[in-house]
Amino acid sequence: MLYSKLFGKTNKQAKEYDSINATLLQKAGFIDQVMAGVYTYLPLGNRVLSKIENLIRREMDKIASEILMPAIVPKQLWEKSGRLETVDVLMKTAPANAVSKTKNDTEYILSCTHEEVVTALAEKFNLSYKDFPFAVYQIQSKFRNEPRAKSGLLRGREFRMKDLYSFHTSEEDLKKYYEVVKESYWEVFRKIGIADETYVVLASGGDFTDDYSHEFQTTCETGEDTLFHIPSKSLTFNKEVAPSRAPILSLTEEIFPMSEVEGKGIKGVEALAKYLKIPVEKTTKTLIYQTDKGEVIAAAVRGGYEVNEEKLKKAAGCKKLQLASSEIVKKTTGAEVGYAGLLNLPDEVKVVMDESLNDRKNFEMGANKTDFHSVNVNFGRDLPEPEKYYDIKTAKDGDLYPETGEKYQVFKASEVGNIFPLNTKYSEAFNYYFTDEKGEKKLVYMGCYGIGSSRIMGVIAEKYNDDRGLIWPESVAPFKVHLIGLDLKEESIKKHAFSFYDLLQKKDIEVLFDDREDVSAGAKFGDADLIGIPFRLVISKRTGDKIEFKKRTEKETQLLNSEEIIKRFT
RNA sequence: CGGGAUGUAGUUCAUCGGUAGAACGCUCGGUUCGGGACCGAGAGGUAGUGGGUUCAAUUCCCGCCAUCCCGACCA
Repeated sequence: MLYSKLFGKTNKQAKEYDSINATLLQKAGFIDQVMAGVYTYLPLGNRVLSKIENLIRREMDKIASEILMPAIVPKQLWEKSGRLETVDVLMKTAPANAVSKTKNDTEYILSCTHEEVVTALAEKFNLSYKDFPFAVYQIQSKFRNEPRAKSGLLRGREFRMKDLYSFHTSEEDLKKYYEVVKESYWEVFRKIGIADETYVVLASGGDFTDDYSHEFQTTCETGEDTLFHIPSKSLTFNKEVAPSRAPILSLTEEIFPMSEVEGKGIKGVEALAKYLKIPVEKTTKTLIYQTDKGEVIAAAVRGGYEVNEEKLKKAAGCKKLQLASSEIVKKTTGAEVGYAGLLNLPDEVKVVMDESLNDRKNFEMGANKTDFHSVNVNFGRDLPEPEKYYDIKTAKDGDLYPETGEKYQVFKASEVGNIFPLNTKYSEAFNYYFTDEKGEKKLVYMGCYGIGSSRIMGVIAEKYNDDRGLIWPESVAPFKVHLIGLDLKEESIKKHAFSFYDLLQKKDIEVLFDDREDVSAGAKFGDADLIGIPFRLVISKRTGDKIEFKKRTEKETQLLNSEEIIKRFT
């Protein structure tokens, strides 16, 4: 490719964004923003995206068949699964022109994932046990109405994804294939070059499953997920599900008499701790919840922690819960919201205490009296020890893994892939049965598996760069070499450069040739560094009949002849 | 969805109650040519949008839209 013919240009004064990928990919001319979270992939960006997707495709073809489903689909499919109601990022088309004579104002769903379509599809063809197992995948643009698109390609409203769906006659077979996909994903990440910094992470199954799901997370400062890692067990949890034990506090102090302190209008543990002149760890956060069963729950965690509602649901044995209304809080505690504690609660209130409350003395707690806090509360004397402590807090940096007592390693990451056992969720919704050997009808087991190809492009940009620009791994670089021609107004040099360019192409070495004649050397070098192609070659009057060779990651250059160069790339 | 900010040339920004200016980019001419050169000339704007205040609004006020940032959310 001749640089002079390449659509798109570098723009070194383009805006700086919060994320490196948004800034550099736009400065270097890989993408162009059309609206928040929606981008055009320019030739350079499109080539990277294609490379990533082709690497994915090559691995997926070993375990599934590629298909292409539509992006717009009828609402009925989503009504059938019930997700029309539950997926709040779902986008739909709306009639743009209501006065058209041939108006068709039916609304369609802009797909964010394809469980519905693929289940309905499979049901048309594969109904005999002999057809199973099978799997199909596609690589396609997806739509999600993110409340807040951000960080360039890391969180878009239209993005690229590979999604794979598998179908099985039993849960065991699904589990077997699940492991096959896991290994296949590892191979993809190895090929792309991010496997070393990628973790399989236990995460919430969300709507899809009550079990953990598995996410593939690549370490990345700009990433939105926080991982809790235990090296000795090779275990990694997403923050949303990480089991946690709070670090132990010192217990050497003597016990003081309990009293009530007025703290009018003081909200939040930070302000309270400051007001009472006690460490935050000595405060107690008590939240009043109501459950789907009509129960009222008082959930308490050590100050500085947040209540994790998923964990609380499990501890309380309920499917749904929400923060209680201010009326219920008042009825339950006798105080306005903000002064709840565990002292003197009505008997019918179910108390769930986090283990972080355990090893404390002389702690604070809401007094269940508007504007008042109890201080120097102690278990045994003022408050009975619970039969059981739970883990209902969101883990934070410094916490321990309860099973081994080890301190978690905590780091940020971005989710590049995920796999869910769907089991029979969708086959039930769609009445998708197969007939087994005995002629009996049974529900199909399904799994779904995604890789975010455009997000991977963003993550790579985020991880591989320096103060001069991008540094693409060879596997996904838009071109393998960046050939720079200087002094091209001199006929002999121009000839040399073009014939070497032809030779590279003949040898199938992907080359971007900066053939611009009216651009200074410095500008060309700057562009090459910004674009980040792994190898730079220079032909100029200074190189004579040889060619200068330099890696993007290194400073040193070498003068080589064309055979030596070709050898390096074949 | 809550909080904050912004919207002016292709881009990044400046300016101002009396209808706009720089830098970069672009075009032409010339000099340069190994780390983002220089000189000269030139093209390019209904100031996001709708309303209000005013003799006069790009400027002040309000609504809407859009973008960015923080937070909530994230099947």
